[in-house]
Amino acid sequence: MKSGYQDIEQSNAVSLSDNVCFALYTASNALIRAYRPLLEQYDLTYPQYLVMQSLWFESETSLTQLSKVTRLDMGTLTPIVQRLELKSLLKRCVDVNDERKKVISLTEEGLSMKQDALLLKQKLLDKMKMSADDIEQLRTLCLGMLLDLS
Amino acid sequence: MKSGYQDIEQSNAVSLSDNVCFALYTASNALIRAYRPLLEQYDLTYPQYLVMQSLWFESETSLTQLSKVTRLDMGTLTPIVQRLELKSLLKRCVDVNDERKKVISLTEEGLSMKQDALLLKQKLLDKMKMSADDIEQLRTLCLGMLLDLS
DNA sequence: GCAAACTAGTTTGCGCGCAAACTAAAGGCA
DNA sequence: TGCCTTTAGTTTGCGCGCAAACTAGTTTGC
Repeated sequence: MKSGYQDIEQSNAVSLSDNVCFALYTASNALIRAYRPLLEQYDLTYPQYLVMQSLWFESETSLTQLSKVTRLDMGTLTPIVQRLELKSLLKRCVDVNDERKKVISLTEEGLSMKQDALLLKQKLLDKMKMSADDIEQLRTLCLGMLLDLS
Repeated sequence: MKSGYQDIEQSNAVSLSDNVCFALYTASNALIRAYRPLLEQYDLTYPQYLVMQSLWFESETSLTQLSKVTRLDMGTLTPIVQRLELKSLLKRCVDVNDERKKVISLTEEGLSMKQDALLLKQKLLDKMKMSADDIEQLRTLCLGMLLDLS
């Protein structure tokens, strides 16, 4: 009787840690906090780093495409991309075929960070005791939940 | 050769989803977004709901204690608790033994939400196809990573 | 060919999340 | 007692995250 077990287990939580949502929320905050000092040398926040990674993978894109890839709202992305433009890491041009669109592309400076900055993830993982298998499983479960919720 | 495998796998990510951090960050955002419509009827945000849950588990506490339990910064908590006080869900009194401290406690109104609002989690989980085992494992792995990072 | 519907992106408003600076009470300790 | 350090909580500043309202191109349907 799986559902019976589920009821007992999940309605009698006695601490916040008994909730998946809290665990996920807190781990995510902690991970971004852990990234902060590493990203500081590149003067990037984690969401900005996400956008940069998207561009390192696909060097020319649109805001809408970026929104799909990063799963961030357009209203969230606009100011992030604007800040990256101010730092001269990318440029935004109007698309000649569709003047509503913006072509977002890396500058030389933005591209030059790629090699170094992509290693940050490994640097962070190296600090953790968690096994590679557990990390991989965590990643998979998160993506599964994401699929479930969207 | 685990570490060799690790190197190959983790430095050659070709999409954002290949990163644990992105998966965690995105799943957490999605989960909080999914909570939003459920919490709307109680006029609570997710972080506010976290504080309320803490108080339902432990009806009288201090800001410092709340910060430990929720793992949120004091600078984050102060305005959250202030907003909950404005909504008359809790009250803050100066501790008579230590005038730096505030005694934070539920009002009648705050307590009366407990039964209903604690069921929200189940309501959310019911909408997901993910198995109870997977959810439990996700929770455990998140707490493991949290421990690793703190 | 043109109004209506749609799409791409921006702006606004609000609530976090957190570092850093600050206020003020409490606890050592000479 | 007076001074120094520690602790509890608040404030400020900045960057998200996102809903909602808005602007301005583009496509559709008649």
